[in-house]
Amino acid sequence: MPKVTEEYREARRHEIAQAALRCFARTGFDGTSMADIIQESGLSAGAIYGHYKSKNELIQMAVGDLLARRTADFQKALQSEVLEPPGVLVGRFLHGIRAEIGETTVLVQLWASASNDPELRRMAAGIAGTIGGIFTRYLTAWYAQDGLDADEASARAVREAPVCIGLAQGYIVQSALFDGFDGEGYIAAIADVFVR
Amino acid sequence: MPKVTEEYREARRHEIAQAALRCFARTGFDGTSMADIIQESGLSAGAIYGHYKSKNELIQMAVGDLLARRTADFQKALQSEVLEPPGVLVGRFLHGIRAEIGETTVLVQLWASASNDPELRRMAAGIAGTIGGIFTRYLTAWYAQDGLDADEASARAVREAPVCIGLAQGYIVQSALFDGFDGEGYIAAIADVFVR
Amino acid sequence: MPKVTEEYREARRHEIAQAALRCFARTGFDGTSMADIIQESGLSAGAIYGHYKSKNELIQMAVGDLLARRTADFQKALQSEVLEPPGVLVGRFLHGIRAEIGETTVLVQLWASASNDPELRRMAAGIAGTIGGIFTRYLTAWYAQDGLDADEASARAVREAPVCIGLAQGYIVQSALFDGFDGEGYIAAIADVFVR
Amino acid sequence: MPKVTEEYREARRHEIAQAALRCFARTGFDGTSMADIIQESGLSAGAIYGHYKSKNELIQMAVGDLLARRTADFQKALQSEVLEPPGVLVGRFLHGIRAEIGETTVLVQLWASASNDPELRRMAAGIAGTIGGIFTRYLTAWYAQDGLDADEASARAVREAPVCIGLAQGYIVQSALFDGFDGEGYIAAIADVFVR
DNA sequence: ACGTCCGGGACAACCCGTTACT
DNA sequence: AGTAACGGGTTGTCCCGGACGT
Repeated sequence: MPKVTEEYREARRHEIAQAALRCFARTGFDGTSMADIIQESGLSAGAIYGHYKSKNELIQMAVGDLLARRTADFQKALQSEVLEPPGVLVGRFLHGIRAEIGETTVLVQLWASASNDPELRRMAAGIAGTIGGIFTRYLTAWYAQDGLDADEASARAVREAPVCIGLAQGYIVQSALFDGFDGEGYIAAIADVFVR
Repeated sequence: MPKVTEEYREARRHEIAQAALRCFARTGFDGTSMADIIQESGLSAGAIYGHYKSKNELIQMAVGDLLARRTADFQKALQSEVLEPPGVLVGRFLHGIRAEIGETTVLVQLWASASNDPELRRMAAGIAGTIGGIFTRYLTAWYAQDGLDADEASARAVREAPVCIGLAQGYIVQSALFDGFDGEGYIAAIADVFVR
Repeated sequence: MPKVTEEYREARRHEIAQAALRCFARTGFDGTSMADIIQESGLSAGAIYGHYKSKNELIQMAVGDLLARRTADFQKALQSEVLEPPGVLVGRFLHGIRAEIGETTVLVQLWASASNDPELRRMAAGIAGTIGGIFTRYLTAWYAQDGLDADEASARAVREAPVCIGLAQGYIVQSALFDGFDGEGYIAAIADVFVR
Repeated sequence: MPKVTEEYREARRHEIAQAALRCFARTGFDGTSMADIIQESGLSAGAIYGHYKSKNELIQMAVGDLLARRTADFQKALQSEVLEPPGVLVGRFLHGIRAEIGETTVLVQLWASASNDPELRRMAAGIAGTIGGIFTRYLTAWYAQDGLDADEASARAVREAPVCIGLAQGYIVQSALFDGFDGEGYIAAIADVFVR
C-alpha cells in the first residue's frame, strides 16, 4: 500500500504538472487561470490543491521538473563523447530542446517571471550555473587540447561559457517568437562561426 | 494653440509610457496593475484612459517606443563606420542597451508576452526583422570584403544574422536574470569567438 | 460485543467532541475547520463523519454535552444544601464554571450562533429554562422563608430569576473577554449587592 | 468640492456600515458574506472595497460606530441627573439599548468574535473600560453620599462596577436569545435587587 | 463494518480594468 | 482631469461523499 500509493501520487502530480505546462505554453503563467489547469487536467480544484498548495508552487514544481529533465538529457548526451568543437556541442544541446513543442515558450516565460520573482530567479540561476559549469569544463578541456596551457584554457573557458549559454537562449527566444524560425540553420551557423 | 496642445499631449503620453515602463521593469506586465501605473505617474485613472484606451494599448505603445528608440540608436551607431569584425559589431549593439537599467527586463517580458499575444508577436517580429536586415547587410559586406563572391557572402550572411541576434538576446536574458552578470566580459568573449 | 462496542463508540464520540471543543475555544465555530478538528483529534475525516453526519451536528452535540455536564454539576451542587442568600447561590453556580478554561469562550460563541441558528437557539433556550427553573424554585423558597406569602414569593422569584441568570452571563462574557478579569471579586460583589 | 465630497464619502460609508450591521444582526459576522452586504447595500463589490479595505475592517468600523453611539447616548443620559440608586441607573442604561432592534444580537456576536480576534478584543475592552469607569465614578459618589468614607466608597465601587456591566450583558444576551424576553421585567427586578 | 484518503464542486474574499459623472 | 462605482474573474478553502483497503 505505501509503495503503490506513493507512486500513484507522484504520477498524479506529474499529470497535473504536464497539464499546467501545456496551459503555460499556450497562454503564459499569468494568462493561465487555475480554472484552465483544472479543465486541462480533467480534475477538480480540490484535487489540484491537494497536491500543490498554491499556483506559485505549481509553477515552480512544473518548471523545475522541465528544467531537471532538460539538464539530465544534456548530461546524458555528453557522456562518452570525444571532444568536438564548441559550436557543435552547443548544437547538440539545442537539438535536445527542439523535440518538445511548447517547451521553448515556457522557458521564455520562466525568464520573464524570474526577473521579478526571487524564487524563480533562484531556480533559473541554479540551472544556469549547472549548465554553465558543464560548458566551462568542456571548454577548458577543449582549449587545453588545443595547446593552451591550463590557466589560459580555464580563463578562456570561464569567459566564453556565458556566450554558449547566450547562443542557446537566443535559439530558445527565436523558437518561441518567430513562426518560420529555422532551427537547423541556426545550429549550423553556430558551428560555422564558433570554430575555435 | 493646436501645435502647443499637440506637443503637450505627446509629452504627457511619453510621461505615462515611461512611468509604465518603470513599473513593468519592476513587476512585469501582468504584475503591474493600472493602479500602480496611476500611482507611479502621479496622474489619475481618467487622465491615463484619456491617452490610452486600454492597458494593452499602453503596453504596446510603451514597448513600441522603447524598441523604436533602441533601433534608432543602433542605426545611428552604425552610420559612417568602417567595417569591423562581426563580433565587434554585436558588441557595439549591446553597449547601447547596457545604459538604461530595467530595459533588459522589459525586453524579456516582451518576448514572453509575445509568445502568446499576436499583436505583440507582430511587433517583436517587426523589429527583429529590421535589426536582422541590418546585420544581414553588414555581414554580406563583411564577407564580400573578405574575398567571398557575392552569392556566397549573401548566403552566409543570411544564415548568420540570426546568430548575431541570438547573441544579443542571450546577453539581454542574462542581464535580466543573473545578479552579477559581467556584460563587458560577455561582449569581449563574443569578439574572441566570432572572428570570421 | 454489542456492549463493548457501544461503549467504545461512545468514548470515541466523546473524544471527538472534546477535540472539537478545544478548537472552538481557540478559534470559534466558524473559525474552526473540519481539518482543524481532524488534526486536533488525530483521526481522519472519514472517522469523524462516521460519528457525526455534519459539522453542524458535531457542534450541537459537543455543545450539548458541555451544557448537560454543567447543568448536572449545578444540580448536584444544590443538593442537600441549606438555604443561602441568592447572591451566594449565584456565586456557587459560577464557581463551577471557573474550573475549565476555554469553557466560557465556548458559551459566548454558543449564544452568538444561537442568535441566528434555530436549532442552537432551541438548545440554549432549553437549558436556560432548566437553570431558570432551578433559580425560580430556589428564590421562591428563599423569599417564603423570609416571610413573604407564597404568591408574592413566587412572583418575585419569577421576576428575579432572569437577573440571576444575567449575572452569570455577565460573568461568563467578562471571563471570555477581559484578560485580567477578577472572577472572585465579581462573585464577592454579587453577594454584597444581591442581599435580599 | 472638498467639503461636500468629504461629507458625501462619510455618508456613503455610514450607509454601507448600516447595511452591514443589518446583515450581521440577521446572520452573524461569519454567516454574512460580502455578497450579502453588497446586495443589502444595493452597491457593488468595487464600491464597498473602495471604502473599506477588507471584511474585517468593515466589521470593526461598523461595530465601532455602534459602540460609540451607544456610549455617547449613555453619557448623555447621565448628564445633569441627581443621584439615583444603582439599580435604577443600570436600568436607564439598558433602556437606551432596547430601542434599536438587532442591536443586542450584534453585541453578542462582537463578544464571541472578540474572544478570538485580538483587534476586536481590544475594541471591546476599550469600551468596557469606558463604561466601567462611568459606573465606578457613579457608585463612588453614591456610596459616599450614603455615608461611607471616600476610600471605602471607592473600593466598593471598583468591585461592583463589573457587576453592573454584567447585569447589562445578561440583559443583552437574553434579549438576543429568548423570544419572549421581558426586558422591562428584568430592569424592574434589577432595581428590586440592587438597592444599596 | 470501520477508517482512510482522494476528489468534487460550490463559494468566499478580494482585485482589477474600465466607465460615467462631476 | 479626477473620483467613485461596476461587476466579472481570480485564487484558494471548505464540507463532504465514495472508492478502497483492513
